[in-house]
Amino acid sequence: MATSVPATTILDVARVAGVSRQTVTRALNGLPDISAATRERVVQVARQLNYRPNRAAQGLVRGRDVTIGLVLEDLRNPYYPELASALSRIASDHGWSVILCDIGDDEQKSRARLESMVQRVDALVLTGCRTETVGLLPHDALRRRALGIPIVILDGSPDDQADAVVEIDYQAGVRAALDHLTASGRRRIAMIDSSHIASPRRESYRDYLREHKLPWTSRSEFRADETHEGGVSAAQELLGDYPEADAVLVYNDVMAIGALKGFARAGTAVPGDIAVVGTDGLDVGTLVTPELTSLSIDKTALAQHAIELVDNILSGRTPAGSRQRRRIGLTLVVRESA
Amino acid sequence: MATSVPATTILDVARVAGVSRQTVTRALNGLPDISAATRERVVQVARQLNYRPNRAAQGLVRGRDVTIGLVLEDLRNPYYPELASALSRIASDHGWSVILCDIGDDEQKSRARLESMVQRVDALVLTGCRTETVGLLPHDALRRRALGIPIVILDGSPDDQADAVVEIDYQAGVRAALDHLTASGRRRIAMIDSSHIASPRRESYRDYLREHKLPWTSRSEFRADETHEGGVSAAQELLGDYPEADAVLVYNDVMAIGALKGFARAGTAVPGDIAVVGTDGLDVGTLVTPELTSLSIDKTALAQHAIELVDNILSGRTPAGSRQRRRIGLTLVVRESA
DNA sequence: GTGAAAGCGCTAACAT
DNA sequence: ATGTTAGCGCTTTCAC
Repeated sequence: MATSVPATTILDVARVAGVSRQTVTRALNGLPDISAATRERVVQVARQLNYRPNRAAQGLVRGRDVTIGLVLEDLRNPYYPELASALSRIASDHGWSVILCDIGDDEQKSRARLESMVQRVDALVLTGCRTETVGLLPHDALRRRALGIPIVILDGSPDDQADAVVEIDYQAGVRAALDHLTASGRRRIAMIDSSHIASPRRESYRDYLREHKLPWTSRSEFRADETHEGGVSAAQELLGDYPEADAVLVYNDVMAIGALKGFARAGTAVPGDIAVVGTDGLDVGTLVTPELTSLSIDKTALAQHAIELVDNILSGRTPAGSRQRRRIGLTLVVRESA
Repeated sequence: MATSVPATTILDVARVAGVSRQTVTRALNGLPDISAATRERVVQVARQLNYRPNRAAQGLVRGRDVTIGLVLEDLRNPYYPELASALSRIASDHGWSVILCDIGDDEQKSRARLESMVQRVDALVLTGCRTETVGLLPHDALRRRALGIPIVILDGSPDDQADAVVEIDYQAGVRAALDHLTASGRRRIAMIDSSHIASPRRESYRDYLREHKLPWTSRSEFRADETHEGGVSAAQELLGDYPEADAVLVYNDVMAIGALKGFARAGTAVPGDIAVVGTDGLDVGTLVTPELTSLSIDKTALAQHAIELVDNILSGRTPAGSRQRRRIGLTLVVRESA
């Protein structure tokens, strides 16, 4: 934030201490070629004046650094911290840093947050953001401005308006999950999907059931809020509408854990009465009882791709305007719930 | 990271496009007073040369901004995301940004990460970091350098080597938790503590038992790793060594959730056979069954304090060298486990 | 509509 | 041991 009163600069310190600006630099940065007495005096003055070095000026003279902005919906949703952790570590291995933008659900605040962040980063990584999020980005920074900062979308669709997109190949994953379920004798497999979007996961689920001639009715599918509570109530609904179900595939782990709770409340045994498979492969899946079997997304790989894609763009290795697209697969992590 | 090949600057663009640097600025920033044709040509050239504006230079001319570095042990531990989320939002309301530093457990990498981060922030907020973390901070940036960047420690002890510390008042919290347990008739109350440190929470626990003439033996206390697995095995131990226990207070929520799992595995009912109270008040406590009763830390308040403390220092409102100390209390959140 | 000049706050290189 | 000069890349005046 721009401070209204001009901040103390190195020249102020120099003036008050009665030395040159260079001497101040030497004193404050622990450089040699300065007497202990002078150093001490300068430090005192700096303290008194509450001098703080201006990072921009330092950065300008020291050379370029890269900062990427990670935009996500809500860090309290356990998917994001895993991703953020991976991204932050990998970025740091490249000597880059990551600024966090937890946009939250207040649209006005989201805009403001994005706007101020855009000023401070060299690239944007959006994850799990609803498509609208791109629309929230300040016009003048990304559209009016001829040269926008590069945008990478994680878990996006190939059509997304971004310089690069990492897609997640749910189809093969869903098949692996359903193979696992049928191999253990499950046949009446339900699905709890997001009520927000019609996920490709559901298409794959239907295809699989059809191909394998497994029972499917309109009552096989449930849609709920992408939250823990959504999962709880979906499980209750499922128990009412499709009581014969012996397995259920869930849109994400948070909902799946909710479903676990819903079943537990109803006295339905998991995996005894019904098997549950989540999606995301979150660590929290190991905290609950039974531990959640899940289609796991490799967040480290996702983060790795994000960094590479950004690097390609910033370095110019990828010609501007070329829309990079990548995909990563899912791995079925079998724990206790299925 | 400093790029080896000097990056394209606005002057390069100007030269190639055959205009002045001013015209380039105008073209690229969508300013008026430029013909459409010129703008177009400049934009083309900029694209071709893969021009990226230098943020440091922009920042220098635009004025100061504040970036704070949030240092934490592992974002995948669910306590940190809640804190990070709060901090990031509040910082953003101040127009500040937050750089994440997930130090991890590799000491060498931790050092490197901290070192590069220190160069880019105006203040450091450390949370849940073991005391050693401060020692990991690069000497030349914080010690050798006469004027260190301000450090705020969250959930620290008043003796910590920091410019500001927010303490958490566990004592009153522990009392509230134990009051709750005794009020519901529990008398043989165990405690699972961290094996890493001797927490003040344990002191308070002992004091309470003594004052209230509740049974206490050396078998009442267990120490375990501050992880989920630590909680699981502590619960097993407890069942073996102190089978009469009818309640247990746990060092943190992650361990408490582990204990829940340990009890579930042993067929011990919670809260029927034994009540469980965690510490932290994490959201994940609501995901498990039974939902975890916990001594909750208000992370928003914590973050708010952090920002204020940093602001005090940076603005000079707080004289340099004055060690600011604050405390916040805990709230018992009663859910199902006790 | 375009260009030239000045300066943001700092450090590195070269004086003295 | 200290001071002087130059310049990092950009935007904001102001002149043409």
